[in-house]
Amino acid sequence: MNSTDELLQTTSWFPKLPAPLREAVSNGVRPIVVEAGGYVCRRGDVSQCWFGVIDGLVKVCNTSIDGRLMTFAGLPPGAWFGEGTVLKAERWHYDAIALRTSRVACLPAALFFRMLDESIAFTRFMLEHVNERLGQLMATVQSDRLTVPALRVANCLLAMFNSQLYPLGDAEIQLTQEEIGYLSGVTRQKVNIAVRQMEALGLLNISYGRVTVTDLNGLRLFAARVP
DNA sequence: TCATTAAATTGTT
DNA sequence: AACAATTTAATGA
Repeated sequence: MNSTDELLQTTSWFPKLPAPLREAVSNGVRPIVVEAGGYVCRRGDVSQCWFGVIDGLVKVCNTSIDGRLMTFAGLPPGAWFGEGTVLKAERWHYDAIALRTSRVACLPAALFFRMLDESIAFTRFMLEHVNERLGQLMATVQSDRLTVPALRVANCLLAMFNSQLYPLGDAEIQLTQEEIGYLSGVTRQKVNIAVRQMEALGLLNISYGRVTVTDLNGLRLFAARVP
């Protein structure tokens, strides 16, 4: 994907906006380029925009006092994020960092609120979007409390490919096994065993610093397996 | 472009 | 948690 317009066209809500608002959004969205390792937004910043990933991969994470990474979500192209912070006009609780050089569309908060006020289609999208997030959170809580490490890792990887939240996601994640560990609450050693087990099952390929899912449906079945 | 070195990541204990 | 092996990235000839 290479433009904000293209990104907007992939959404369910943009084509349904009233014409004047569509025009305003089209003109008001500004794309930014974030180099690999750069910040889309930082914890503590006042939220100004709702973000949509055009290209690349962005992770939402925190760095703890001792320097450890805690990743909450990976955001592939097509993902929109930050609505929670915009809605509450708060400061960011997390960092958003580009894992690869990425382009991100910034939609100013004023336009975001105007869409909520003026478009039922957008409001409905937002309701479904938040509902999907909640569903994913529930799946993660359940997975974390009930299942063995390998299934938690599988769930964590699946979360990256949620087609509802991230309609355009490809099958590659640039995350180290260490980061997957922090993301799924499993030690690096267990992650290592889990990903190699899944590779042996033909569900994914692992290479230096990245995981490529080759059988998404197979991974779903694997994650749903009763321990 | 290639070789050397440092840093990051992985595999193992 | 610690260690060794491997891979990548950076550096300079």
